[in-house]
Amino acid sequence: MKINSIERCLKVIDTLSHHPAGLKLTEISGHLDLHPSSVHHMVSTLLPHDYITQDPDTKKYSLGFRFLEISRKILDNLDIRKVAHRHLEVLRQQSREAVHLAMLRGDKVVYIDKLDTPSGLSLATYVGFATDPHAAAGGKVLLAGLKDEAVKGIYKNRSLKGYGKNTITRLPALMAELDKIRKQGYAVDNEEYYEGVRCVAAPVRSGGEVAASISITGSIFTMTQGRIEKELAPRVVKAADSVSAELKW
Amino acid sequence: MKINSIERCLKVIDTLSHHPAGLKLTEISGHLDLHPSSVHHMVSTLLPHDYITQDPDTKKYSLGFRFLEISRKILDNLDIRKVAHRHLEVLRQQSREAVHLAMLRGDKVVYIDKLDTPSGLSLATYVGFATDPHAAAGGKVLLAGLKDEAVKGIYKNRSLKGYGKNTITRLPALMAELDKIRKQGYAVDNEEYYEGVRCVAAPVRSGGEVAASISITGSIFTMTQGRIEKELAPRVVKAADSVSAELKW
DNA sequence: AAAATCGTTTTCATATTATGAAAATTTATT
DNA sequence: AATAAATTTTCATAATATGAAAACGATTTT
Repeated sequence: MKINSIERCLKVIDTLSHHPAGLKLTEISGHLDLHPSSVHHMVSTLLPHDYITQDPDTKKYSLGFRFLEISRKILDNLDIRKVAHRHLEVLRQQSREAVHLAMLRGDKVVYIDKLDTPSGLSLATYVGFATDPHAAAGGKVLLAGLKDEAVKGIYKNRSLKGYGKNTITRLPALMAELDKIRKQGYAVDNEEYYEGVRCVAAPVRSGGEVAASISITGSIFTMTQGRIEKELAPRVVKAADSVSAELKW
Repeated sequence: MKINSIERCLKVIDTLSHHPAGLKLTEISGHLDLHPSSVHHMVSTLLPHDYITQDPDTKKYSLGFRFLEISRKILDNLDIRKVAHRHLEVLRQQSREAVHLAMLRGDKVVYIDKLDTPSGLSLATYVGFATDPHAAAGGKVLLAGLKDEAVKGIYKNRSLKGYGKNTITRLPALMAELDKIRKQGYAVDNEEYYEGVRCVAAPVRSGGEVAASISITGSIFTMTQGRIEKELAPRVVKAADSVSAELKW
């Protein structure tokens, strides 16, 4: 069943989209054969959300910048994988480790791109693999991009399942960890998901918001804490920043 | 009087905009505490108009291309943007810094064009980004184009939120700053929005009124106070004047 | 493979609320 | 300054959005 008031509202938006110079209230109502006050109810609903704007002098309404905001997000997410792939290749070459690109999908972290180590040693992850975000560096970076309340919302009816020996299983500890990640700009996973595996990840931003994460994953023997700090973290941050920079019109 | 069903609908769109990978029906209804069938009514109204799309396999809903269509129209019809773009390119080349074009929409400053530094270092701004005008050079220039009463009107029921360490947070100080800007013809932002970032902006006039602002933004290391005064301010003023001259009215 | 569970979609009675007439207010014109 | 026109608000009522429930479909479990 369609909702009539929404359909009428879309008609108003459509009409405005055909009149770049803007229309006055009565002009809109005239075009659509609607009562002026009905149109007024609609525009005053849309106005505060920036879907339309009103010229204070002429009183004319035209489409607002909310559309630009939304469109940019759509576009960014269309080519984020494309843009990132090249950077993942470089990162894999530099680090000689496996690299992943992940996004938050509902309350799971989903890997949307993966490159194995040049040596061919393979991890159990795959493109499309979805898991709990709190247990992996790539997921923690994505959680760190959310507001605290949003994170708490995700774990409201769910416990923090343990995967590896160091998995963060208490919510307060997770919140503290996310704060740390926000400050240092990257996340580390020290045998939190797989035993014997470490991981470092950084956020890809799109329009200020964290849209994806890039991570480097490898064994605790090649990925020492020192190497992560000095070499890999800066590299993964740089790669993520480069992708962020490319995601623009 | 606001229309409730439209507000709910906007909430659905907003939720989807924060979930680029898409959400299933129950995920949307869960997020918003709405009945699944209510959400279904809404999405089936939006679907045929391409405001949202549904992945046939996963059943997930995400935002549709109608937004891109509308945005394209909005941008195409901003001829101030067309005219300015070429000048922004020159300015970017000359300054080797990021440049922005901004306009006042309601009580926010909105960025309608952006060019990153030739080096690729990126800022968190984007086309469509909206923020408080008092905290950025581009915004202050726009406020300076208003009458004092209009500025006071904007901040009547709102405090001057602090963003960076030097953000102007008191109204009298802002009014004094705007007077200074009116006299010198350009505005400077010295770590008022982002820490470590300076910015210089000049007004684009159309029919005598300030219609937009052009700004140069960069780190405090490359944008020294001396360089801003001697080199960048004259450059940004010149670029803005050129655009003003080209805008037919 | 069958059963059961979970998610989606449709239907429909009813309570909600969007609607538009009219009044009040603001803005433009004479 | 007076008048006209358009915008905005208010409010009673008719219209319809809402959500419960049922039907349908898909996916998972036994």
